[in-house]
Amino acid sequence: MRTSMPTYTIRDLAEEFDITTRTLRFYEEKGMLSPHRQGQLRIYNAGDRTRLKLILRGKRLGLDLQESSEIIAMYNPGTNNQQQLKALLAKIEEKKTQLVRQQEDLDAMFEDLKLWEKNCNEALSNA
Amino acid sequence: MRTSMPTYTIRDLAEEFDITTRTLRFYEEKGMLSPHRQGQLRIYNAGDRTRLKLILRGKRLGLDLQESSEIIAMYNPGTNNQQQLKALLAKIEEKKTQLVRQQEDLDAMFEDLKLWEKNCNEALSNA
DNA sequence: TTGTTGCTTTACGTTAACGTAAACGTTACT
DNA sequence: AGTAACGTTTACGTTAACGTAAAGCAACAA
Repeated sequence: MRTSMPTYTIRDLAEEFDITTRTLRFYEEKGMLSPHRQGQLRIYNAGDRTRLKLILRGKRLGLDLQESSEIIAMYNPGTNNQQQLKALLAKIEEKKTQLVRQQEDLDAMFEDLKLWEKNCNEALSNA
Repeated sequence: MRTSMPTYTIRDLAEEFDITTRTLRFYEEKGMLSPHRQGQLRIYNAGDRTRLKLILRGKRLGLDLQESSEIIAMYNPGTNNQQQLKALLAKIEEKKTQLVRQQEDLDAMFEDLKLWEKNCNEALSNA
């Protein structure tokens, strides 16, 4: 029974995630994606798509591609020696610290925005 | 009674916020800071310091300097005509949408990291 | 007086993350 | 056969956010 996993063309992914095909090829150049080839054409599978999602999520959080790569590496089962696991844990801690900071920044900015929204609306209704 | 507000040298701020003096001059070039001059030297006041904090907060959230400038502009009382207020409100909404997205991304990444931390620790304790 | 330290301006260099264009190969109509 | 739509590689261009080096002034220390 051939369970046929879904595949995607470069255009499929570009449109789904609203990026350009150039971007996808660029990520590949950087070794972050390695789609299968069918002749010359790139064929992306579910794993590629997931990796792309993680890259883009990282981007929205302000990570650079190198950092995203590190995070994504955590999703792979390859790591099983002590040294690497400990290094990984350290990285995780670092990221978490950074993310906590980001949470605080987000909260603060939200508060500010709400306040100014209120002020703007009041200024408008008094006109 | 001369209430003497605190002032800062370029080095004070650079050290406090762990950035370089070049960065501070760069922000000034971009019109984001306008420290008073005492002869040739830059003297920063509390307002300058606050603006810097906002810039850096924006950076941590992945905003570019232009976007940070817009946010910071909201903190100024200058805006009082209808057109501008409405434009401002639109921008605020846009930012809020973006920040909500960021919240979701943060939550997702936190979950992933917690999971992997657990996995790593288990892998280590079974060794 | 001769550093040393810290500020200044001016200006060219650098890196990341793509954009954009050229030149070319498939398949798919018509 | 022509051409349009999509893909490919190769390669140079671009922008943001600083880095870095050169050259100089000001004050204070030895």
